[in-house]
Amino acid sequence: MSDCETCVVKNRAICSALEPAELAALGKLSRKQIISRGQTLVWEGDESLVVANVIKGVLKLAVSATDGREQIVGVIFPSDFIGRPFGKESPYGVTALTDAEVCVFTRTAFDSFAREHSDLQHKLLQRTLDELDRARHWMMLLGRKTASEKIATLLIEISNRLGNAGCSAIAPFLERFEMPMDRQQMGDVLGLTIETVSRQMTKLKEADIIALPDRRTVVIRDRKRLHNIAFAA
Amino acid sequence: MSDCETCVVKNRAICSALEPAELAALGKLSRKQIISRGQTLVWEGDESLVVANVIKGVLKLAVSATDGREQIVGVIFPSDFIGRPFGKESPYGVTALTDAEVCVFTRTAFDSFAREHSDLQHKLLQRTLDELDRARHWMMLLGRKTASEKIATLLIEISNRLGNAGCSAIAPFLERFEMPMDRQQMGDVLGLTIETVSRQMTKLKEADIIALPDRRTVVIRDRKRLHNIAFAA
DNA sequence: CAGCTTCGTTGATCTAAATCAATGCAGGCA
DNA sequence: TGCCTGCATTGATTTAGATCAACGAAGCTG
Repeated sequence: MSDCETCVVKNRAICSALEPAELAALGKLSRKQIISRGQTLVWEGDESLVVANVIKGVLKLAVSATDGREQIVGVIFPSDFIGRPFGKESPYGVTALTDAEVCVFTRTAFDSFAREHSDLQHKLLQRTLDELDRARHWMMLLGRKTASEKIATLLIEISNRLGNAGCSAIAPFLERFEMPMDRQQMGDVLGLTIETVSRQMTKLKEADIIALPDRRTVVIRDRKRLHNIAFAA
Repeated sequence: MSDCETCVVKNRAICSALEPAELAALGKLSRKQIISRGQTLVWEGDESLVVANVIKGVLKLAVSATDGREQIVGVIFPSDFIGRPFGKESPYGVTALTDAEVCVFTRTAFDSFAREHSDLQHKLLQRTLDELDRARHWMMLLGRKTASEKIATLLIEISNRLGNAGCSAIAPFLERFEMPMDRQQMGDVLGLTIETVSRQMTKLKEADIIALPDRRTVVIRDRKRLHNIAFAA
């Protein structure tokens, strides 16, 4: 079981819907789990046995074809919820992009708890609706945007999500951050190859829109121009 | 208000979660609305004023860029739910692909009803989770599939959805159906141009995998081969 | 039924991004 | 200190699909 009182995401995760007594009850059903970069928590197509809240780290949701082509269909940050509650198999794999820490429930235990706590279910519905909106806007990116628009959009999105994840109302986004994924994974999110990702990144660097102090860190030097590229404004 | 008792989708729409008395109460909040092909029910970015159940017809959810590029992010069939409950603006436009009939609620009225009826909310959650899975698999298509895989997948998907929509447990899918969209709209679903859609369709026709008796109707003559193309098996 | 208009097909050409192929470069390890 | 090993970058070439441009066929309308 987990100690929910001291949990760093308790105010942002779906748990925030619960009263202290309920929270304690839910906490008894959970256990903390450490996952290291590259490790996969759930395999695509497997029976959906667990759901979880992310406490720390970044994870990917991925779908792959028989021939190995992969598409990352979601990137999961702290306080986000993972898993497919209410039956069925997991329609995508979940694997850690960075070392991570999650708060895991067995799906069946979580399901019955959620059925009895309609505030929790409401929060879950809101989150799922938000995820659906995000997924659908990403469909626009995948279907209709050019490589440079895709890269610019990704950089803005990651900087925003990492900024908010820090919980600070102060920093809505970050001008300097660590990419939680390598070039191949960026390609898998954007529907591009590693070479195209690399070329677009150096193009942005040469235009002085971003700086790349090392392979993982990104500095946004001109957010406005980056935004214009991302949204063809 | 609508007469839910005689509604053709009452067993498949989210309303099926409700007891007769509750159903009657919900019915009082709704009104039937006829929409003709091409008419748009909700504009992208507008405040989310209504939600609805689809009774008849097919509608699209679309996101567009400032320069007119459009991506269809969802295709909605009878018994499906439309709209963004619980606040915010509508993140995509909803417009009819065929003449349609919907059962409309003002969003605020629906929201408060749903908050008091946790079975309804549960059903809505299940549906939203299913939609999210569908959207994410479509992301795989948009990001990683070739034009011929895309077309084959679309034909299978539409034939399945139209088959189930007919409510008949008899026909899981249809071997002959009317495409509820034109070539441009097929392109907008798949992230392709109209010309590429057309060429891929004639390629499938020439390989005797499908027949095209007229511009709207499709006959699947070799589902197995079509499936192999769609899923690179 | 002639003349629009809308939609789909087909062909020629172009180009963005994929693919193929080195090369560079930092960190770990002997 | 020098050699792997795993990424990332860069360059050359190819190609799937876009773009540009007719053309054809079906449905309306006066």
